Parts: sequence; structure tokens; C-alpha cells
Amino acid sequence: MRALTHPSRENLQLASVFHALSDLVRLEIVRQAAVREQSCAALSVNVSKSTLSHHLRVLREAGVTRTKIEGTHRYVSLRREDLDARFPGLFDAVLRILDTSTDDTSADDGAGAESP
Amino acid sequence: MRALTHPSRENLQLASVFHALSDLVRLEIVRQAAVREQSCAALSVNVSKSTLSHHLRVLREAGVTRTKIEGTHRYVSLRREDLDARFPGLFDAVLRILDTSTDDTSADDGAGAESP
DNA sequence: CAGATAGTTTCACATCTGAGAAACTTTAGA
DNA sequence: TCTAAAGTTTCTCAGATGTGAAACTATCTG
Repeated sequence: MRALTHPSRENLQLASVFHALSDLVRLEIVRQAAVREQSCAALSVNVSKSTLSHHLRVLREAGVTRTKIEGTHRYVSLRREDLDARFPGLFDAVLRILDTSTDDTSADDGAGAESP
Repeated sequence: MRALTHPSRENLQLASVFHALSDLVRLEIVRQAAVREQSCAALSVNVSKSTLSHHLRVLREAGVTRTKIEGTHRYVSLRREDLDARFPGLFDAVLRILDTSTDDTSADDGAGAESP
């Protein structure tokens, strides 16, 4: 249990990465993790703990994120270097799109009312 | 039935596009369609007609491909302009990766011996 | 019209998926 | 040591997914 499974860089599969990105909750996690490393609790997506844990596993096992254990916390970060090495340009585009997008990927409560 | 459903450019959803790209058969179709417009029969992926039809529908309904009817043939092409407008840089990266990749996305046998 | 061709749709089925409740595992702290 | 905190795992369940056989639709050609 302690050792979380992370696929090696060479084993990253394009289809698996796309599958990991094919869910709104996970896209939102990716967006938040891209900004800075996040503890699971710090991620604002409103799903239950177990569901969040499930999504984090999908992302981790696809090689999109890395989970670092520190005490009782898990810190989630994007594997930018590995992803960029294996899939050049892909996450540059993905993150730019997530940043630009009309936030229809937002799965959190956040009152949602942006547009200043 | 005649009118195939194609989402409008504004309705293209990132998660749906990623879902469409999360299957090896569909990635192979995208790769081949990117080279030039293809009739369904010309696509070399070894799955049955019905399964191929299913995959083409997923791609079409996600807005990744466009299907043009001409006589008894359906011609499948990538919606590059719409995809590029909505998701800048994404397909530049995806197609480059598919081109560069070690062909682990290939779902055909190469000998082209279809199912009878 | 009859037959061939090119796909789609329907059906059935096994597998996968996302969801949360509840129980469990660690680790930190009083 | 007892307890709270932070996640994970197990369980269950409804719904989606990929697959191909078979039936159907539509078009072209003789």
C-alpha cells in the first residue's frame, strides 16, 4: 500500500493519458495540480473522498500525476517532465486550453460566478 | 439517419474529445484520417464493420471527425479547423505524437486481411 | 427488378466506470 | 495510548463501453 504505483516514463501510453483526461473532475484536478503541488484535501472538486481517491488513482496510474507521501498528506503534482518527454507539446496545449476555457470543466462549488 | 450528427464548433467539449481519443482503434483512425480523407472501408483497422461504425460514431459525435456521404460511401476526415479553433495546438501535438510514436497505437495487422 | 456494395442499427454480453458509504490504514498530536 | 485527521480500499450499484453477429437501409449496376 505504501508504495504507490507510478508507470515509468517509457511506459506512458497515449490512450491511457487521454482516458485519464476524459473526465471533468480529473481535468479539474489536472488544472489545479498544474498550478502547484496540491494535497488531496486542498483540491476543490466536490466529490466524496473515495471518489476523489479513485480519480487520483486513474491519473496516477496513467502517469499524468505523481503522488508524494508526506506524513498523513499526499501531495499531487503533474509529471510535466515525463509527459513532455514522451508527448512533446501535448500538455503545453492541454494546460493552455484548460486555462483559457470557459471553465465548463469546473467541478467545484466555488460559487462558480467568475467573469469579472 | 441520413443526416449524421456533428456537433457545432462551439459545442466541442474537451473531455469528450479526450474520450474519443482514449481508444487505440480510434487513435489509429485519427492517424489515418489525418493523412487524407478516407472511406470507412479504406481504413485499415481490424475490427468488424459494426465495431468500426461504432468507433466512427464516437469520433464524429465528439466532433473529432466529419463524415461526408457520397453515394454508398462515407468519407471520414479530421475537423482540423474546428478543432484548432476551439483547442489551439492540441491536434498539432496529437498528430505529431501519433506520427512519431512507435506504432503501439496500430490496431491493424498490416496484411489487411479483413474479417470475412 | 435483382443483386452486390457500403454502412448503420439492433441485440446480446462481458467488462469497465464513476459514485459514495463504510471500514480500514497510517501518521500526528495531546 | 487514545484519538483525530487524511487518505485508501472494499463493496455495491447503475450506467456506459467495446465487441461482433445479424438484420436493415440506401445506393449503384446489370
